[in-house]
Amino acid sequence: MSLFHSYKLKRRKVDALSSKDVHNNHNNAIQLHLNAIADHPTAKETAAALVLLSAEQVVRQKNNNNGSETSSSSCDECLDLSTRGQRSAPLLMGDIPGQGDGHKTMVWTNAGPNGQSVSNSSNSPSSTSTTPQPDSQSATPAVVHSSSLSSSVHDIVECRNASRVTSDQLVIQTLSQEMDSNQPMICMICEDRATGLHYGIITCEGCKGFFKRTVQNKRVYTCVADGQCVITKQQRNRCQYCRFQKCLRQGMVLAAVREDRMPGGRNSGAVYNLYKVKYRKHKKPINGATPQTTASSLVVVNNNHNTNHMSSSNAGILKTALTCPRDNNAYVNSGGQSRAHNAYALAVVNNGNSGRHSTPSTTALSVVVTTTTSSAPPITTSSPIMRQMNDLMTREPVMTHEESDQLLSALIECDDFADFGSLSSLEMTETTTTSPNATELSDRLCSIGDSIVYRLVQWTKRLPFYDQLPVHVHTQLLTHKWHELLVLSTCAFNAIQTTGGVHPHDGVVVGDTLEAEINQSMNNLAKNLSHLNASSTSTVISWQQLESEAGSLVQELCAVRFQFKAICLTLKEFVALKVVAMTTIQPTCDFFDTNVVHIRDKYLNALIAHLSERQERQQHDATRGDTEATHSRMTSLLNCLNHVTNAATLLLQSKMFYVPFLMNSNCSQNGFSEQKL
Amino acid sequence: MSLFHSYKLKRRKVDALSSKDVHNNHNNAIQLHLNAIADHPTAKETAAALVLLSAEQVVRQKNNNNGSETSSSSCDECLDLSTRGQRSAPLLMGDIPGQGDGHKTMVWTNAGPNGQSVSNSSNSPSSTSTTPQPDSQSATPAVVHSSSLSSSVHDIVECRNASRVTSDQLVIQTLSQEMDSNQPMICMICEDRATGLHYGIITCEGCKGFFKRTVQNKRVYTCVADGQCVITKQQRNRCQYCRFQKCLRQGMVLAAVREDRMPGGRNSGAVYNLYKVKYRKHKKPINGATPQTTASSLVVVNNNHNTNHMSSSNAGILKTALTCPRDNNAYVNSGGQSRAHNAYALAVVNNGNSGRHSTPSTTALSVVVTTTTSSAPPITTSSPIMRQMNDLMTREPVMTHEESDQLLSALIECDDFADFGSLSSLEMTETTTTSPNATELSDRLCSIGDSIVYRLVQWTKRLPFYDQLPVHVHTQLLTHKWHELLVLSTCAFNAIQTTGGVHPHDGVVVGDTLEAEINQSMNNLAKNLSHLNASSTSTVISWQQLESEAGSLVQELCAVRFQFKAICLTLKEFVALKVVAMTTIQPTCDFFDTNVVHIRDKYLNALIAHLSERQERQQHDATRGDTEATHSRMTSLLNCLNHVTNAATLLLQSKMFYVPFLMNSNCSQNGFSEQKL
DNA sequence: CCGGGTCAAGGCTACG
DNA sequence: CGTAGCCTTGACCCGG
Ligand SMILES: [Zn+2]
Ligand SMILES: [Zn+2]
Ligand SMILES: [Zn+2]
Ligand SMILES: [Zn+2]
Repeated sequence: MSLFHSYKLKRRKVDALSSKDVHNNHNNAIQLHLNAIADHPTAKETAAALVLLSAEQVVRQKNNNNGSETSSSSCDECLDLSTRGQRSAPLLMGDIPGQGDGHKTMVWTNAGPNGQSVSNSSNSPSSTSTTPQPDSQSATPAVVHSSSLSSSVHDIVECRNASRVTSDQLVIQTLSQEMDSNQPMICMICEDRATGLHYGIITCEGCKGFFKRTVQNKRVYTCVADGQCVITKQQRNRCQYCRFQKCLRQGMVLAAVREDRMPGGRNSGAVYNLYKVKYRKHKKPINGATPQTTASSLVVVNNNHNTNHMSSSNAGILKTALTCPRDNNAYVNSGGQSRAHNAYALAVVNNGNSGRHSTPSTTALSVVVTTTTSSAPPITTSSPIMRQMNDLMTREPVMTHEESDQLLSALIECDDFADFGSLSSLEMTETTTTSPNATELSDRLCSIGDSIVYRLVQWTKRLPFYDQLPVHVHTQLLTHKWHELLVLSTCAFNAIQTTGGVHPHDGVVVGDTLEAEINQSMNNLAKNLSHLNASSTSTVISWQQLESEAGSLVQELCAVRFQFKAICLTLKEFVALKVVAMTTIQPTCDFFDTNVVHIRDKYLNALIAHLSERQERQQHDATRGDTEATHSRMTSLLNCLNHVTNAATLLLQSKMFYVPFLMNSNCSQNGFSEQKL
Repeated sequence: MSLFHSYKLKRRKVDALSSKDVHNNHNNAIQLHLNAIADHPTAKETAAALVLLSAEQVVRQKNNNNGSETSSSSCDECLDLSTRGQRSAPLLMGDIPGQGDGHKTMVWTNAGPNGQSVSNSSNSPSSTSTTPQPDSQSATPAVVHSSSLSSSVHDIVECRNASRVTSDQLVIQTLSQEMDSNQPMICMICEDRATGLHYGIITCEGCKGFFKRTVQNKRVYTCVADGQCVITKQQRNRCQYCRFQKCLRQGMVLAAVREDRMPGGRNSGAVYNLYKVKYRKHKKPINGATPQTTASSLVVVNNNHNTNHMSSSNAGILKTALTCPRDNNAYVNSGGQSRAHNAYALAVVNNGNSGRHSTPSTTALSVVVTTTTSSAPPITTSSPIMRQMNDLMTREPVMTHEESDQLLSALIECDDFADFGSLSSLEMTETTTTSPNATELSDRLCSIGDSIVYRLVQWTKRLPFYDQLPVHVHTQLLTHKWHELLVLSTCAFNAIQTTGGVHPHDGVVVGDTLEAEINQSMNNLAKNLSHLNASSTSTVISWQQLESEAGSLVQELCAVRFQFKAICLTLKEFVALKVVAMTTIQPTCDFFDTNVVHIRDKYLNALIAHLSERQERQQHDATRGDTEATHSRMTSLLNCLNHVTNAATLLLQSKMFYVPFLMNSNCSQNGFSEQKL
């Protein structure tokens, strides 16, 4: 029974180890790559929010289109920031089992509610695993879940008795079983006897050491087969590539391998548990949607000290971006009994450096934010960017139309436009190193969070001006601008889908007025949240709660999107704005680089030239000067950018990073509802 | 290129885990050994006294025989009381790498500032890694003390500018910096960030745990180098031996590691403050040797509540025997500015259970003694031992000459006669677990203190009647009798060297009258003390000081030695007296064991039989009855024992445990003066 | 606050 | 040379 079979079909190893250009003291390519990813707070916080939701999701079975082909190509380009375009020379070890071996089954099966795969192929050669396991009900609770239940069976059972209590109990029992010392733990990679948690998951000593060596020595592997090698205790040494892929897939945390090699101690919980799920009681005086008078709200506490303004000196702490704290939540929180509760706060509380926020604020959905805001100031019409635009506009255009067209086309080329368009786009393609193709919702949500980071890094690496900036500057730019880029991308994508040439598909918000759009977006959000919480016994989150918590954010995001729609934002404008948004930095910031300003000026000029040319084309019969119309368009665009910045700041404060996705797309039509078989 | 290459070559693990005989709850062989050592107050107080001197010794650099092979052998014999004669099969971690495998280089190289083993042959195949590390030197002045200055470098610097002020200022700055709350505390062992007081000193979590594990598991380490390994945060894991040595040197208290492993609560302050060094002003009205009118005297304050009559309930408190609180003096005292002074009191003040003696008496060298006296009462001719001897003598001898000869020969066999004969004998052979091969004077002094305990334990273990007494009784006997055994051994050794067949060698006191001997002994003491203080800027200690402080003790010791010489003490008499001295206990003492009395009687009888036989041999022509002469000899011997007891009590009170060594031998001819390179 | 323990880090070193 | 079993380590937590 190859449980992890089709699962790893298209996984690619993205470690880029053969880099030769040294940008900092740690001159290894993969390190830079990892740093670049890790330094980005997106994954950390986005994953937090998403995982927050997924924590309430019981594992479900879903057979969606497994393994799209697009993922592999994106993986191939998943190089690090410093080795872009340079293919890594992989190391081979041992022979490679042929692809067309006996494992043909495409039935994708989960490995149990823990993500713990317990199928020793040698143990149970009997059935085709579709037989329901009676012992899952009859045996002693402690032992039941230690048996090798394939998750598909498990899920079927779950679906049959839809009682949350049952499934929750299953989860809890399984967790306790993992904790139970009577039953030996089983490695999530090779199904060998596990020795505990290693780098985030339960593994054996071998897989632990293998992962450590791979990361420490920056090994790069390749699979001589098709990357579907089965990893078992007996076969695990046959294909390093597939083994490491499985390690990443299962959620082993690269950042948990220490760069300083200092032994002992504990890694910061942020490495694994960026999004520790904590429960707290809260009073709900009015709300009658929840039957209980007191309901515990699920609050994700971010213990990271540097949430937004990351100190670039310690890049290691930022490696946490790659973590996929999926099941860690259940593992970390005290017992998991709160899973049975049905009122959930959606806020991510940052227990950052400004003190004791272990007791979050009184209302369930209010957010205690200690995160320093982004460097983008509240916009005014006299903002520096406006003045700068005016400066640029008043000058003679320094760029020809051809040049600008080339620049912007290159940007479009390197921009995966749908990157942040919707949850589905994030989910369907697998580009992250940690969570591709995950079938569990939690995995998929983690994958989304990772995708945000990953795609931003990828985008950065593909940028034409990538080589003109040091890696640390790129890291800083992403660190400080990720939220703006996220808001810009999501809103622009949706807007362009609606208004642009792209035909709108399901889930795209279409509305005539901003109020209607806000309403629809709130509906989307509520529906998606309720879908996400469908498996729980709780009813949907009350509208009041949602409105009070996310209302202003949704409004702001909708306003941005509406504005984009209103001005009929184009692709070229979008990509130019994206670069401009990222490169808009204060001269006082610590990573200020004149090259950043030059790049920004260049793309501002390109945008102006582009607008000017377009104006020229569209209005070649008009007598009115192009300059004025161009100036007006530029003002609109930059005004949109200011709105983006505002919304992004709000998003950062609210920490409900899923809102841009959930309000834009309809999860029920994006695979969220098909999961129940 | 393997940086840790030759380092691990000789790495030995001497964990003795294979003990099979269980005597108490802690059935580990080596553990008992350590307990037996630790329970003995000798090392504790002797080390204290010696360390008192060494506290004034600036650390010196010396390259004596580095890494002698005897250390490992002595370690092999470091058995515990319960596994006597049974060679411990040390559990070696892995096999012992042969000296002649592929790693031939004996150049010990650091592994880089991280202590990171970079022996990945693919990374840096270039150099042989003997390059010094520059980053350990370039630090801001504030960081100087926290930077990982190798102590050798540090010491060399100290030695070069002989100004005490310089070194003192260094110490003071370090101390004040540690006390300063603004500055994070710095581990006194490895200079890592400290987390508070642990086992008596400010340490980091790592050193805390290391010390705890070492003591708890009775680990025994060896240094593959010369015992001078630098302990820094990055390098602390390279040499466990040197790390533990530094722990002991810096004053970490073995007794603070609880044997019952009971967490929580607070250790009694007495555990830590056994040897608090306090400074007090004292007037020096006449003495002109010291330039200052007021000179502070360095007094070691013993806050232990049970100095002599140790409560056997808590044997852990005696574990401090292994502590070597050298630099602790400078640390504990308030500021350390007194180091700049040059008049040193040599007294150890016991602030014991009888109240507030925190302000010692007015004169510098007078001693406030609250220690309960030894169980030996002031001798009278009607002392119990005399009466018992009379009882034994009046009875018919219960032992044949052959039996007695066998018993006493066995005692001689198991007695390392020169154990306490001189400093050199203590120093030249290395048998302690903590301080072999030490090259610094302080280490050697600590080694002497440890040797006293260690050799007593060894002697006890070799005793023929060892198996007839429980371990705890042995511990108690040593606890209560160590000082007598010390005085007896030192005085008898010197006496037998002079009068017996042993030819007198250098340093042995030879004099015709007791006064002459006292004079010579005082001269020896003064000279040795001045030698010990040679590296300081202070002049030799004034004779007046010395005489008032140690005069009576020296007189008493000399009287004992003179008496031994007068009666021409023999080896057999000595070993018999040693056993008798140890086994002379009060019936009211809490560890009273009738077996002890039986043993004592047996050896008293053996002594009588031996004397009777000798009398018979020597005076076979005399008509006078052997009994009377034997009785007279016995009386003399027991009288000597009483003198020993008196002198030992005085020694215990004065706590100048080094006096027996320094007055008997000439340090300048025992290696003390060769240390200056 | 400082004892204790915990358990995932890294290290070491056979083994193939 | 990589693997993996075993060991040491230390940041974190608990408890009196
Ligand atoms: Zn495994
Ligand atoms: Zn493979
Ligand atoms: Zn330390
Ligand atoms: Zn060493």
